[in-house]
Order: sequence, then structure tokens, then C-alpha cells
Amino acid sequence: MKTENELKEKPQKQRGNTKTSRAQWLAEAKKLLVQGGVEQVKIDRIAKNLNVSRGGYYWFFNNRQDILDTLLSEWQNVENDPLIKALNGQNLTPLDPFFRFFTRLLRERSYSPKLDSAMRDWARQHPAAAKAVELVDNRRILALKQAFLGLDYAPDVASIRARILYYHQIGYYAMNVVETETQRQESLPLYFKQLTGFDLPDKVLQKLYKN
Amino acid sequence: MKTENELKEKPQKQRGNTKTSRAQWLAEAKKLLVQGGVEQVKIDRIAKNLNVSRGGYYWFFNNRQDILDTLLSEWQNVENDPLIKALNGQNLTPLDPFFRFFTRLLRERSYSPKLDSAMRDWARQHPAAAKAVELVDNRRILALKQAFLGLDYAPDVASIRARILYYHQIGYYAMNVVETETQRQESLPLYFKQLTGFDLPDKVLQKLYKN
DNA sequence: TCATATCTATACATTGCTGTATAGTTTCAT
DNA sequence: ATGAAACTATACAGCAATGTATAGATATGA
Repeated sequence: MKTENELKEKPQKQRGNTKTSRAQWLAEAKKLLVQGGVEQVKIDRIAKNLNVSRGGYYWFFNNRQDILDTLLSEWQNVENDPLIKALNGQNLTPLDPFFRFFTRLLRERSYSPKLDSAMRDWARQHPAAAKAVELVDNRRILALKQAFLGLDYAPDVASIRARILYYHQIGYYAMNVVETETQRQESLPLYFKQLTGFDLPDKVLQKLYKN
Repeated sequence: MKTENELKEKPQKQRGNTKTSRAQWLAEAKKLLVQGGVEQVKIDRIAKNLNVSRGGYYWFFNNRQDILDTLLSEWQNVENDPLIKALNGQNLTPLDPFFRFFTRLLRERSYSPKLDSAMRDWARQHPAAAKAVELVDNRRILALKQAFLGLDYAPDVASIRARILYYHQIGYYAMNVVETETQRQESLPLYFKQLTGFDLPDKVLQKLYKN
């Protein structure tokens, strides 16, 4: 699996005695972040994983904080938030945002709950990370509230429902629940009903089974 | 603020050149754990906070892991779980467990969400911590399911509702939401209604305002 | 071909923390 | 009063990680 950035960098002609790119250092750092949290993002570990010495790191970055800041700012960028994308797409019915939202969570393809969790852990210690996480959370909760307003819930109820749905999802991942995609799919209709107040149509469910 | 353990130790007569007790080291370690996560529980930091050199630490504990293990095993002990206590008390009505549960969360007196969060962060890196957290979570979710069964929900719905309520709460704290107790009290009736399916009786609400 | 830009590798100083060894201090029991 | 118990303080070795300095390697452009 190559990241977007790695693919973007490929066309650039390499000059000099080059084995790695900035994007590769970032990608490897991200892996370590997801696996073990911020404090596991160590320069010598990244270098080792890239089969390279630490020397090159300081060509691409100033210090350790530098790459951490970069990871943070990439994460909090709206363009990279798959949940916001899911909620903001084109709708045929007002339940569509929820179908897409639940599907993303179920699949965990474009959305990486572990990255989110790592950021959230980080936030507990660093104000800058806390600020970024707060921004992302508020953005998502607002988008969820809009979706609930589309279902004609009263504003205060829409607010609470948005929060319950979002907190629930954060909690689910914070807990590191061990379930297969199939297990999650089985309980999906019940969760959907309780969390949105509407039944998940059979049509949508069957479409999920197909893909 | 003294912890329970500190008070319990006081009656013991001190012998020798003594400034600290094992309980004090533990209490200080717990503070650091709550504030900054496991990796902030450093022996020299605890010593500094106790105005003492690191020397004494190795009298009470074998190494760094030792005090971490102790903190973990104290936390996962049922006797110390205020949420389980809240759910298991004497009931006049089947809603009583929920009144007590929500009150504990609202007040944050005996229950320390930050400690829970710290444990959860820790669990993401250490299998032993993960096991303890899983145990505590399952215990609480089961107790919540029992409470929902008391409201005559079907078993599968009781299960889902227990999970939604618990995940929601974990998520709320994982997010580090900044709200005053008053703000939480104001939204309580709406949350209670959505999460339990029942209205919060005015009587209970007034009792909350009084205390 | 060869100069330059672009990295890579290595050596070194430094820092923060752990754990061990040991001598010192203080209080209680006798 | 005095010895032992129960700590405390200090010094030292060691490790892991950062950051800096610098010499070395290599592909590309002129």
C-alpha cells in the first residue's frame, strides 16, 4: 500500500545520492503513530524501518517536533476527513448521509479509527494536538447535526442525537472493541435504528452485503 | 486532598528516618498517570513531587513496572469501580440504577473519567493493561444490560442500548469535552430520554438541583 | 566529464531516565 | 544509651534517544 503522497512524489526525478523522500519519512512516521502512539514516533525507528540511517531525517525535517506537527496538520485538514466527505455528499433521501457515514465506519477503508485514536491520546498531553482534535470533532458533530435536521428533528434533539452518535462511535474505537466486519454488519440495523430513530431499509442492507 | 490509602496509612506508627509511605508514592504516581498518561509516570518526577530523592522508591518498589502494575491491579479491582457500585445498589424502581449511574457521571466525585482514559490509552500499548480494561468494560456493559432488562427491553435491544450508553460515555470522556457541571445538568434530561428511552422524572431532577 | 545539488553515513556530545550500591540519618524498642 | 529497623541521599554506570557536524556517495545538468 502506497500513500497518496508517495504516488505524487514518484514522477519527480531523483537527484543525488537518494534512497528516501520526505513523503516516505512521513508515511513511516504515520504507521508508527497509528501502531503505538506519539511517543513511539522515534526518528531512529523510522530510519530503521526505511533501511536508512538517521542522517537523512535532518535533511527533510528540523527536529522531532517538526514531523509531528506535519502529521497533525495533515490530519486536521478538512480535505483528508473521510467522515466529513461521507456526510456532505449528494443526497437522494435525507437518510443518505447516515448510510454513507455508517458504511465508512463499518468498512474502515478510507477512515482510520486508529489514527483518530492516536491523535486523541496525543491531545491529552499536547495543547496543539488538543486544539486540532477539538476542531475536527466540532466539524463532524456540526455536520451530523445538519444530517439530523434533515430528518426533521427539532434543533435541540438534533444536537443531542448528533453528540450521542458521535460520542458512541469515538467510544467504540477508544475501547478497541474486537469485532470482525461481519459482526459489525450484523448489529448494524439495531444500532442504526437506535441511533438515528429510523429503520435501515432492506435495500441498503442488501447493497452492503453485495459489495 | 488526601486519598483513601493515605488516610488508612496514617494511624501506623512511623519508624526510622521516614518521610514517605508506599501509599504516598502510589497516590503521586496516580496523579501523574491521570495528568499525562503512563509514560509520564517517571520515578524521578514522583520523587520530586514528594520532595524526596529517588532513593526511597526502590525500598517500596522493585522497578518502574512494579508501581505501574500496582496501579493497574487497583484500578481493575471491582471494589474500586464506582460505576458498578452505582448500577448494583438497592432499587425502588427499575430506573434507579440509571439515576445513580448518570449522577455519578455528572458529578465526577468518586468516579474519575481521566483515570479511565489514561488506562485506556495505556491499553493501546500494553497487553496487560488491555486485558484489565477489557475486563472492566465488559463488567460494566453487562451491568448496564441487566439494568435495561429491568426496563423490559428485549435482550438484543438491551444489549445494544447498554453498548450505546457505555460507548457514548467513554467517547464523551475520550473527547475531553469541556463543559461545566451545570451545562451537563442542563442537557441531562435530553440525554437521559434518548439513551434510556424514558423521561427523567421531575422529582429526580429537582433532587439533583438541591444537592 | 565533472561540478553541483541532494541526500547518506558516521562519529560525537548531550540529555533524561533507570537501576544499583552504599553510606548516612532518624526513630522506636529494649 | 544503644542497636536495629526503616527509610533517605548520593554517586555511579548504563541505555536510549536527540541533535550537530562533517565527510562521503551518486545522479543529473551543463
